[in-house]
Formats: sequence, C-alpha cells, structure tokens
Amino acid sequence: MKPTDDMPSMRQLRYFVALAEAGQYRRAAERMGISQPSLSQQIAALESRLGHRLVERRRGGITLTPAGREMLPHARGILNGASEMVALAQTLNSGVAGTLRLGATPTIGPYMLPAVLRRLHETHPGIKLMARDGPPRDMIEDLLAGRCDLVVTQLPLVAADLAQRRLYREPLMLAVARDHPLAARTHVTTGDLAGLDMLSLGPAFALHGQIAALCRDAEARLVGEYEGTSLDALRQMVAMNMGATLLPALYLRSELPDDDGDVVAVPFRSSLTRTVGVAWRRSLGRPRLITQFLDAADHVVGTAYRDRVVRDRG
Amino acid sequence: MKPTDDMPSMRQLRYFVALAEAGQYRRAAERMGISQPSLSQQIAALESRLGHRLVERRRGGITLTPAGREMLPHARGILNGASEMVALAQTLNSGVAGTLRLGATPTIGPYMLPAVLRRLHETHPGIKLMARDGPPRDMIEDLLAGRCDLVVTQLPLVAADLAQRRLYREPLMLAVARDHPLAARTHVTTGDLAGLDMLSLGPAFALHGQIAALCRDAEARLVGEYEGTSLDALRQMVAMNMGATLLPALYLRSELPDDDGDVVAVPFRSSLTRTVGVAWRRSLGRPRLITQFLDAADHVVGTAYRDRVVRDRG
DNA sequence: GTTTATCCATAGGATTTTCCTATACATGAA
DNA sequence: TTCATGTATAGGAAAATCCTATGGATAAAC
Repeated sequence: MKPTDDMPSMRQLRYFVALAEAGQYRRAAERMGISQPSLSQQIAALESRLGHRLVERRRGGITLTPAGREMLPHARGILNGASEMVALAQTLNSGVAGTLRLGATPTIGPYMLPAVLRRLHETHPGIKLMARDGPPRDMIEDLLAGRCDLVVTQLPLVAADLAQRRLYREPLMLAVARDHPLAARTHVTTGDLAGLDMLSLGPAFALHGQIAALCRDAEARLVGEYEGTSLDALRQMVAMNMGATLLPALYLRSELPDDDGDVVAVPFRSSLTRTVGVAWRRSLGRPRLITQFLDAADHVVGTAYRDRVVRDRG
Repeated sequence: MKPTDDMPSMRQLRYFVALAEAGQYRRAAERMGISQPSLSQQIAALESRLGHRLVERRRGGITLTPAGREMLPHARGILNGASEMVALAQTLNSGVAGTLRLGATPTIGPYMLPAVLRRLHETHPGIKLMARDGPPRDMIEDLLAGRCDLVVTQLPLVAADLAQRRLYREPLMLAVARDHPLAARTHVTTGDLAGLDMLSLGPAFALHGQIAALCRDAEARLVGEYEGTSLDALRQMVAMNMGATLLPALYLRSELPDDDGDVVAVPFRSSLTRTVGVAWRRSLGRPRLITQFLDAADHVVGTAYRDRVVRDRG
C-alpha cells in the first residue's frame, strides 16, 4: 500500500498511549526514548490520519479530547494484541507450546500414537496435536499440500522434498486362521506360502506393496476381491479363513491376546520387517515441535517397545 | 523507541495476512499494490522480529508453518482493531456519536438538562453524555482540569481560556413565604427589600453574587447562617419564613404550582435577570459534539422555553 | 537433457518516513 | 518585561521502505 496508509501505525499508537499516560509531551518523549519534536510529529500525524484532534495542548500538560478518550482504549487494545503476538511467538519459539497437525496411517497410528502423545503431553503440556487418519498415499498428499505437518507412516517414501526419519523396524508375521495348516508351525519360510490365498489392504497402503511382492516371490495368490482399510478388518478376514496375510508385530502384541485368538501369527525364519517413521516437508525446516515429537517417539520406542522392535534411528 | 522496534508493524501484519490469503508472494504483492521484492522483505523482517519462519516457500505457492498458523489470527485481530479504530474515528468525526462529559450547576441543570438531553437523544441517538453536578465554581475547576468537557452554568465567567456561549436570560423573582407582607404584591422594586432578611446559596454559586449585590443596593440583610446548595433547599427555607430570596423563573415554573404553594414569587418591576449558558476550554476547539449540544439546547430554548425566557444567543 | 516458465530471494539505488538539533511561538510566573 | 515551561516548526541526517534488475531453484515443456 502507498506510503501513507490510512491506518494508524503501531508507533503512533505507542506514542499516543505514552502521551496519554505521561500527560506531557516532554515526559512521554523521554519515556519512549525519542525527542519531543518527534513525538509531536507522530501525534500530529495520528491526529491527521484519524481526522481528529486527540489531545488538547495546555500549559502544565495535555488533556485528551472526547475523541481521544474514545481512541485510547482502542489503541491500548491494539498494542496489547501486538504484545500478545510477540509473546506467543516467543512461546512457540521455545518449543513448549504449539499445534502440530499430524497425519497417521491406520496401520500404525492407533497402536503407536497413544503412547507417544501421552509422553509428549507429559513432557510438553503446551503442545497440542490435531491428528488425522488415512491411507499413507492420502496422508502424503495432505502433507505435500500443507494440510498436515507431520505424517507417521511406513518408510521409505519416494517424495524428494520430504524429510524422513526412521523410528523403528518391526517384524511382519504371517497371520492365519487358528485351524489353518500353517498355524501350528513355529516358523515359516517364503516357500511355505506357495499357492496360499493372501489378503491385503488397498494399494494406497505401503503394506500392500510388501504383501504383493511376497506373493510374487512365493507364488502365492493375492486375493483381490477385498481390500481392507484397517488391520482389524484384515484380521477379521483371516479369522474367517478367507486367506492369510502379513501383520506387524506391534499390532499383534497390542490386539491379539497371546495364544487366545481366532488368528495365529507365525514368524518368518528369515526376518521380514517393515520400517516405520515420520516424514515432513523439507521446506518446513526442523521446527522445535517436530524435534519434540521425535524425542517423544524415541522415548516410547526405547522403553515400551524395547525388545519388540529394532531401533532404527537415522 | 529505537528504529528497530521489537513489535511487528501494521504494514508487516497487513502484508502477512495478504500473503496468507493470496497464497503467493506475487499475487499478494499485487493486491497490496507493491512489488514482490518489497513484500518479500517485509515478510522476512516480520519473521525475523518474531524469531520464526511463518511461511514455507514452495513451488506453486506458500504454506503457513505451524507458527504462522498461530500468528495469523492474531495478525487479523490486530488489523481488525485498527480498522475499528479508524471507523470509530470517522463516526466521531461525523458528530453522530461520542461521549461528552457534562458538568452542570444545580441551579440550572435539573430544570434544563432533561429536555436538552431528550432532544439530543432524539436527533443523535449515538451521543452519550456523562453528567456531573456541583457548584459552578467546582464545575469550572473540573472543566479547567479536564475532568469534564462542557459546563452549563450562569454567565459571565472570568476564566480567560474558556469559550462561552449564552443560551438565554431568565428573570429572577423575589420568593417570599405565602404569609409574607410582600406576597400580595404584583411587583416589587429594589426599595421594597430594605431591611428584609435575604437567604442565599453558598458563595460558590453565581447566584450568591447577585443576591449579595442586591442586598447591598437595597440595604437588605443577607442571612449568613445558612447557605444552601440547591434551590429546593432555599425554597424550603423561604417557606419556613426564614427570609426571602431570588429564584429563577424557570425553576419556579417547573417546581412551583401556580398559586398553590407555600412560597410566592413576585416579579421585579425593573427586570432582574440572570444569564445562562455553557462554557468549555478554548483548547478543545469546537468539536461537533459541542455544536450538537448547543443545537439541542437552542431548540429547547426556542420551543419549550419560548415566552418564558429571553433568547440570548452569541 | 536442455529449455522455458514460474516463483521467491537478493542487490543497489531512489523515495519516503522518522528522527534529531535548533529555534520559534505561546502562555503563565516573577 | 523577562524568564520559565511547554509545544510546534524547520532543515538536515538516519532509517525504513520501495522499486528495478538480477540470481537461483524448481517444475513443466520441448
């Protein structure tokens, strides 16, 4: 906008309030650390912008005009708003508060986030999180579009302008119905899957890629009719003996009571894993908020998840 | 304060909001009527002042950082406040709204102000008035000290830096008890007052001066034991036959039922009057508010008071 | 793979604003 | 009158802001 805006400037408001409080130009100018003529000028400029005399100049000090009295609270309010803004900025800057918009895939979020959020809330009560849920592909899209700041998902990702951070690696296990021929095995190998019907999540999920690849290698049959959107749904399908699938170890720990379900998980002899981590836009930099989140996640991985996963930082 | 204030400037806030709304530097700069580099600089300066990156620069447009999202509503709030301030200034400027602090002496205010305020409220509902009451001397002191803006009082005044405006002149009448020897007279002259006991308000009232002067001229006796602070009190004293006094015609009209009171008012053959008007500090100028008040007062004088007073403008 | 287009950042110089010193003007006090 | 106090004005210095031109980085087009 042109040099002469019709709005009062912060400076003018500050000077005006100082003048009203000091009661004199000289003293107000002194308090503001400027010369009296400068103050005079700014007040005159403010009066000109508002089209009103704000102060009466009188021997022994100034008096606000009726208009000045009406303006004073407004000026104070505006300045308070600005102060609050600066204070908020400092708070955000210190990393103790802020709002992070989180995205998570249903194959990880429900089993990891609660513990991480609890930890984060303990160490930084000022940090608020808004979480959304969806297939990784959609989450990445949201992330790139700026609709969320941080996504918890399976790694690796291919997007070039996303920063990524691995959190841990967890085993994938073969899940079969209790009465399935493989249910009694202590281990399986890829070869055991030959000819098996395999269920999967939709192609928007990273797990889908792993399952599909495994099917190709093992010459198993990927059942395409149904593609779930949650591990729970997948487990139901397995329980109904519609096929086998791969389920992550952490999910099994949290959702499947040991040896007491309709689904049995059998480990692979040669370890099959998935990597879990977070991603954010490189252009976001590395705000304190993200560091705080990563610290909380690392803490959870290093305590509650210890011995269940492979810590895989970097 | 030093050139580099720690507060964001209005301009920066405007640019920031515009950028957030436009989604691009170029477009935002265009909307603000400045070049893109200027916008760039101001945004960078704002980020530097707040110690935070506020926007992510990305191909195809910008995205607010978490901190930027928190700041945006604050920035909007501050700008709204400033807009309101400007709007309020315009409203005040137009004279249709505002607050006038009024002072009135008890010998005039209670009988004139209600009608004036009613009129003023009809024609300018946005104007608010705060009234205070007290002896003229105190009111003038309040006026000079800036504790009120306009005083309704008896004129003339001696203060040099007060602007004065006469409103009307009203007769002063001799008030005596019903059974007083002079009560039956249709007229009195100064000579009739010789030896009479005269009551007065305190010396802080202008009426006191007139009564005292009359006593000197007529060789009447000014009763000093009691000095009331209201015409009502004075009337009570007269009714109890403690002496006579002067009462203004408007007061008598509004407070004394014709020929039906304990006090009788007798006019002077040679007119004795007092002048009523308003005063305000010259340094206040002549704000619209005062003009509006004067207009309302003139209207009342010219209608309700017609034939009872001498219009005495100027 | 190179080119082009788009978008933001940076640089240097012009313009505007703000500030300061010095001084003038106004008013009440001595 | 002269002095003291308090604000306004003038002129030049300093700072902030703006503009044009250009650089760098990335996505789209060829």
